[in-house]
Amino acid sequence: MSPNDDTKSRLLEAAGRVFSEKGYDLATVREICLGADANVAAVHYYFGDKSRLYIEAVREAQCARAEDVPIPQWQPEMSSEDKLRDFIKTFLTRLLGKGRPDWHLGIMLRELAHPTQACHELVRDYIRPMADVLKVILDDFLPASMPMVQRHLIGFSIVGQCLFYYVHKPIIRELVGDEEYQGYHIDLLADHIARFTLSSLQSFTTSPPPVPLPETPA
Amino acid sequence: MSPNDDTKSRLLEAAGRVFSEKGYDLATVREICLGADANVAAVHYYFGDKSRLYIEAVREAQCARAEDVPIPQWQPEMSSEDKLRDFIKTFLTRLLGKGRPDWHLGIMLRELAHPTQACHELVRDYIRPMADVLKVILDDFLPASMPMVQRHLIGFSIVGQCLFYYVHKPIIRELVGDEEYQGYHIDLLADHIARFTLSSLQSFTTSPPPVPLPETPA
DNA sequence: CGATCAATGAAACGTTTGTTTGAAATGGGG
DNA sequence: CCCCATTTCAAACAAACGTTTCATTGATCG
Repeated sequence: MSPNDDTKSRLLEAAGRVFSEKGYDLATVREICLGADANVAAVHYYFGDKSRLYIEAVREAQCARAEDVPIPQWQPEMSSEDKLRDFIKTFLTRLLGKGRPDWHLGIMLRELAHPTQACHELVRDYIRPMADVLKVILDDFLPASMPMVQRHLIGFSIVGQCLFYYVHKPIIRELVGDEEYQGYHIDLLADHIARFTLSSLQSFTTSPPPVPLPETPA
Repeated sequence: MSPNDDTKSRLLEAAGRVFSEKGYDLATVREICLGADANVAAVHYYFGDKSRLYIEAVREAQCARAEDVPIPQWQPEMSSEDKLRDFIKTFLTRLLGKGRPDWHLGIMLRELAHPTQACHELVRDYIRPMADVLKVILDDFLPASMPMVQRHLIGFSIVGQCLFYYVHKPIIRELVGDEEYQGYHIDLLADHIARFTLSSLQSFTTSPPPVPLPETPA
C-alpha cells in the first residue's frame, strides 16, 4: 500500500509519461496500462474514464512541480538585476533541464498550448504565482506610473524568449544545425536572455514609452 | 476543370481547414470529405491516403503563404530601425492578422511545434528565407566581430517574443482577462516588441558581450 | 473455516477510424 | 449508338479505440 507502488500511482505515472509524449488523443489507455503493469479495466476502476485519468495526471505533474516553483525568497540585499537573472535561469531550467521526469512539463505545456478542462486549474495554481513573482521583480525596474498593460507586455517579452527554446526546439535544431545546438546550454541561453532583457529594461527606467498608449484604439 | 472548383482542390481546402483546427490525428477523413462535398473514397483516389493528403495540404498552405513572405525590398534610405519595426509588424500580422484563411498558418505552426514529415520542406522554403531576411536587418545593428551563435540568439529573442502571442494565446487571455486582451492590437504589440528589442540592440552595438562565449563548455 | 469485499484479470462490447471494393454515373471520340 | 477512360458513390472492410462485463483472486474479519 505504499503510495508509490500501488496500481493507482503507477497508472498516474505511466499516464503522464504517455500523455506527455503523444498528447491526449494519440495516447491509448492500453499503452498506459501496459506501461503501468495494470489491466485496462483498472482505469475505469480508479478514475472512471480516460479523460478523468488525464486530468488527474496533469494535476499530479502540477503538484510534483509545485515545489519547484520559484518563490525562492531572495535575500533583500540581492540586486534586482541578479534577481531577474536568477528568475530567468530558473525558468529555463524548468523548461530545458534534465534529471527530473520529462513528462511533468511535457503534459503541462501541451495543456497550455491546446487547453482542455485542466487549463483553468493549471493557470491558477502554477502559472499565475510564477507571473506574480516576475511582476514583483519587474517593479524594481519600472516606474510606478507605468500602466499595467505595458508591464504585462514586458513580462511576456521575457517568458516568450524562454518558452521559445522549449516549444520550437526541433525547428531551432534544424535551423542552426546539430553542432551549434549542442552548445545551447542553459547557462548560455540564460545569460543571453538576461542581458537582452536588462539592456532593454534600462531604457524603460530612463525614458517614457514612445507611444502614449492609445486609450481608445479606433 | 477550373483548378479551384474540382474535387481535388476542394479536398485540399477542406483538409487544411480541418487539420489546422484539430491536428492530424483528431481530424477525420470523413469530416474533411463532408466539408469538401466529396466521397470518402476521393481521398484515396486523388492522394492515396490520409498522410499524403496532409503533406499536400501543408504544401498548399505554404505555397499560398509564400507570396506573403516578407522580402519587401525596403528602400535603401530607410533606417535600420524602421526596417526592424517593419519586420516585426509584418511577422506579427502573419501570426495574428485576420482576413486570410486561418488554416494556412494554423497547419504550418502545428507542424513546427510537432514536426512530422512535412517539416524539412517547411523550414527550407518558408522559415529559413524569413530568418535570412532578419539576419540581414540585424547586420546593421551588430558588430561584424560578433560570432554567429550570438547573432542567432538575438534573432530567437525577437521571433520568440512574437510567436508567444500566437502559441500561448489562450493562456495570455486567461492571464490578463478578456477586457485587457481585447486591447492587444497588432500595432500595440508590434510597437512594444520593437521598442523592447531596439533598446536592447543599442547595448550590443556599444559594448562587447558580457560572457566570452565559452568555446569548450565542460 | 466461511463470508465479505476491494482489486485484478481475460474477453468481449459497440463505435469510430482509415482504407478498400465494385458498381454506377459521366462525358467525350469513333 | 456504343465504347472506354475518368470520376463518383454507397457499402463494407479490418483494425484500433474507450469502455464494460463478469469471473476470479487474495486478504480481512467474524
